[in-house]
Amino acid sequence: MKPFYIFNTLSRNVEQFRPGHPPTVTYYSCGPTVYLPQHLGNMRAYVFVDTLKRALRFNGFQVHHVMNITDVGHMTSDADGGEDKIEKTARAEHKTPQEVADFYIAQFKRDCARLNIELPQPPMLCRATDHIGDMIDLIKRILDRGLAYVTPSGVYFDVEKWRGPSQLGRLSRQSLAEQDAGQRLEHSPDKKSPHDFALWVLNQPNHLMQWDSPWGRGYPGWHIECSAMSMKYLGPTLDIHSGGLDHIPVHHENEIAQSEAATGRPFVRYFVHNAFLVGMEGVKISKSAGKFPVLDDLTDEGLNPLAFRLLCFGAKYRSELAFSLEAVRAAQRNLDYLLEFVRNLGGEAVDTVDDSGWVSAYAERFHEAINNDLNTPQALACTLEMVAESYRRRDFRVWNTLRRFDTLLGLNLEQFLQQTREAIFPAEILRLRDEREQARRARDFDRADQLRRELEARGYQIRDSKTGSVLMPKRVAP
RNA sequence: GGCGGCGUACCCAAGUGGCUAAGGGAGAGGUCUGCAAAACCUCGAUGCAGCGGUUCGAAUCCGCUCGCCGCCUCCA
Repeated sequence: MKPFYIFNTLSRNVEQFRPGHPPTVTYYSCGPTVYLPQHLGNMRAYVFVDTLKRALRFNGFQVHHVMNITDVGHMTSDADGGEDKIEKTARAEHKTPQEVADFYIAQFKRDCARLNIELPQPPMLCRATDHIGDMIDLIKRILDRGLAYVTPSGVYFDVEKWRGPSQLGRLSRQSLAEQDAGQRLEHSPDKKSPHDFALWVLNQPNHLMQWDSPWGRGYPGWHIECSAMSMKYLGPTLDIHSGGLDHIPVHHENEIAQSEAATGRPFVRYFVHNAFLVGMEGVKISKSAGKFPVLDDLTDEGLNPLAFRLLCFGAKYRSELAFSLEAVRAAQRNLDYLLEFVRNLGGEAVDTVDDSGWVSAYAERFHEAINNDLNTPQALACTLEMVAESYRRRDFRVWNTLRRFDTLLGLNLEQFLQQTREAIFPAEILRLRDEREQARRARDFDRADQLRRELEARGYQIRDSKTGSVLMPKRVAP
């Protein structure tokens, strides 16, 4: 078994991955906040989560994955620090917060499905509002240990008491004193230290979403949901916790603090953070200025959602990826190339033959790339090169390896192969095909070309070869 | 003010001390083809923002300069 290496933000190093209880891996990833559509930058993060999960399985691990859905905004303590975003949307759209959340959750799930991102099943895909009780219990435990205190404006985590100030900042490598230098917000006078953060917020009567608690009516603080839900389903110590780079300095720092304060045990073994999708400003597909593109913008352009998935593989998860329509189109070309190859396999008895010997070198390379901190660009290059060599050799005995690659890439190649084999064309289309064949045989090429254009207008493509004409749906998915 | 990151061909991007700097897109030429498509072949950075340094050897390490960005406040 090959060792799997991953960059751990805790050590700022690529480390060999060793879960606490192999082959089980407990994995918690930060999920969506559902008051707006998830834009493509968000979706890149979920493609990354999915890829990490697949990579772990590729290596024989059994992944227990939990993802949260934040359906309550996390406001901190500032009196006028802002409105809960879900509530804001709810007011704007004249809906209840629940309705807003449900709407965007459905959209999120749909987009994930289109990108072939496998989400956990409930309860492992968990909503914050379903776990208020768990959060309250966790806060109680922190209070019992004397590491939090109750004030009129809320329950705060006591950073000073928790093993001293130097502990906070471990992830961001920024001491509290350094953070102070640029403080821009006013702090609640109830806080003992400006770094203390809210576990439970009280006396904010304007908020629509409120729950009873031992300390009074209010709502949970910003970070507590992740601690409560992750530990509820996965235990006090997680093997992996992932999220966006932006979460390092505050959210994850505080999560560590409050979780370890409650349990006295290490919270996370491997923190993994993904970089952003950037360069969206110049992209014309934005429906309005300042609005980030969403998956629908790509499908509107006739692009396959899986092309976006493939685009994500073009850069390492820890590198920013410059987004543009041109880049997605390039990815679409790669996707077409692979699908075309699979289509060509359709006629062969690919499932029943062993792969050729030369293929194993690619399998080796692929696995190594993946295990090297998820080097998807190299894994992708390896895949494309293998296909090219297959064409060159006219030796198509590579399907078992390719399909194995696809358990990682998630491009649905197997499903595509089945569809290709089972493709059923409407009688009308077959009639046009036959008519065109007759025209070709009669060397009436004007008529043949006209019929081809007609087929294309109906979404079908025809390709001539020595062995005959092949009919197929146009490749770009709607 | 602090912390962190980035700058590799027209575009996306891997590579972080040592074979000819992956791969893809776009482009050029060619093979095949009634046409088209697909596929295949060939070409493409003597150079990795700039300057200096360390080293037998650097895109890769160090320093400075220029440019860009993220975070410290909701944010993947």
